[in-house]
Amino acid sequence: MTSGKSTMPPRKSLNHRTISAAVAEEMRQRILDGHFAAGTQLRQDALAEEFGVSRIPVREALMQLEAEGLVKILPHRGAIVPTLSLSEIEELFELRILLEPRLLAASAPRLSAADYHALDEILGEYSTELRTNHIGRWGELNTRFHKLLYQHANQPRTLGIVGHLLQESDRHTRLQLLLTAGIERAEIEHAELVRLCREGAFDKACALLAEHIAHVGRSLRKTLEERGK
Amino acid sequence: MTSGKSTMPPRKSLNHRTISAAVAEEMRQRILDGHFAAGTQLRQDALAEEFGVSRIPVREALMQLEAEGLVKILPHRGAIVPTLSLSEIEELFELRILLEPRLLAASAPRLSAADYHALDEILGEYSTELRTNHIGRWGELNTRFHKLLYQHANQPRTLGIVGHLLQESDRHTRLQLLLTAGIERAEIEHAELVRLCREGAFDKACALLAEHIAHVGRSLRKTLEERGK
DNA sequence: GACGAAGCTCATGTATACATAATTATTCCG
DNA sequence: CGGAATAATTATGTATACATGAGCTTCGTC
Repeated sequence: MTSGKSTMPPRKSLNHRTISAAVAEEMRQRILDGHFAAGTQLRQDALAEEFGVSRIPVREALMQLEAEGLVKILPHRGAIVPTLSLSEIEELFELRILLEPRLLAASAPRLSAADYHALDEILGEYSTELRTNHIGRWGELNTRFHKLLYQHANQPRTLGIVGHLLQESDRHTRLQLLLTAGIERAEIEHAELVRLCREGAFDKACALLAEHIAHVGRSLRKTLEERGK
Repeated sequence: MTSGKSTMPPRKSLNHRTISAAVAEEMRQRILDGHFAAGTQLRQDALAEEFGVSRIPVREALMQLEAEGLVKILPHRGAIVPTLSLSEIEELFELRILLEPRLLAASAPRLSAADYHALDEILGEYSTELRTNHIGRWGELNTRFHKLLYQHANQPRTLGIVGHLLQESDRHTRLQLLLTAGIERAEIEHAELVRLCREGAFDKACALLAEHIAHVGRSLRKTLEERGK
């Protein structure tokens, strides 16, 4: 009935019950931060030594991350942070456009005053980060923002899928944000999204959300195509 | 570019490269077969002894299955085959209705003669199994049938998600099939689906597919509601 | 007699050590 | 001198052994 436990990425600075989970969280953070860039090979031994644990929890963390799509494990050949092709990124955004407006439609009418307060807080942090040109936390904030909007949809499976899609798309959008004014537009659209929900204009909010995701996707695609040449 | 490797359930009787993968496959089979019914607790030690391996590959197999949604792991409390609530099952089918027709629309125009031959073969096995009242392989055949239809969609991420959804819905549909004539209707609709694709009536095929999934979902829901009383 | 706490038992979680497969380097042959 | 087969190296995969935490039984107290 509650939201998923196994795939709950944004929890941080919380002492986990297992070392595996703690290692998984740290590694996930690093991948989303860009500390572990796409294409990086992750060697179990090095990670184990760095974290001061054995290789077992590292292996389990890698498997967890593979389930989330953040790493790819080749049997007997180790794990790498996968590079997504253009078509795979497009698929990512198409899925988001398909799924997220549905979640919002189901969830938005149930958002409480406390939820809106939390959303405003995230928007605030958002602009603070923006001013300091410190985009390290952008992905985390973006994912939290979107998942907060959808939390009352009562569709845990979809929410889990979307959570992973958000992680992945954030990871690939991060670079692009540095190069363009995309982050400012996203900020404006996020605020507008909250406003529409508050006013009860749920249909318009869903439409804006779809357009918002589509725009980020197009923008990212264009950037990647430029760099690919 | 190719279909996913890490989450490729239907492969069987193939000597895997790792024991973990082999154990995962065997356990997946048993869960889908109903050998491990919903609610069953899976103890690592017992499984390890039964398979003649240590607990490490068993643990990794369990994590793999958790990523597929076939088991749920509670930290320090072991793994169980989860029981899905009515609303979760409904969500499952809604997602399938949303995603599968899109895959079919993208894939159907690219189906080759060899693909149709393979589809016919599955339909043949299908009716053979039906006559012998031997529904053990039904889930496997159903998943293979659907994934075969979608294989040329070039949407690996979606295909992976749908693969998991198919597994889950097969697992819960299996019991229901025994009690109703659902399996015969499914057989007819599957054959019709292939016919429409062959004739190039892709839109009609997609519409039928959506209706097919929706019907199975409604039927399953009705059965579960009856049993719940 | 019932409720609560402390100790026990067992399953899971983690570390260490060994086996195996893949990559790289080396050597031998053409 | 070049290529292919083979041996050495390295990282992953698995087994064994130990640590930890959860659930349960039992004992004590109210």
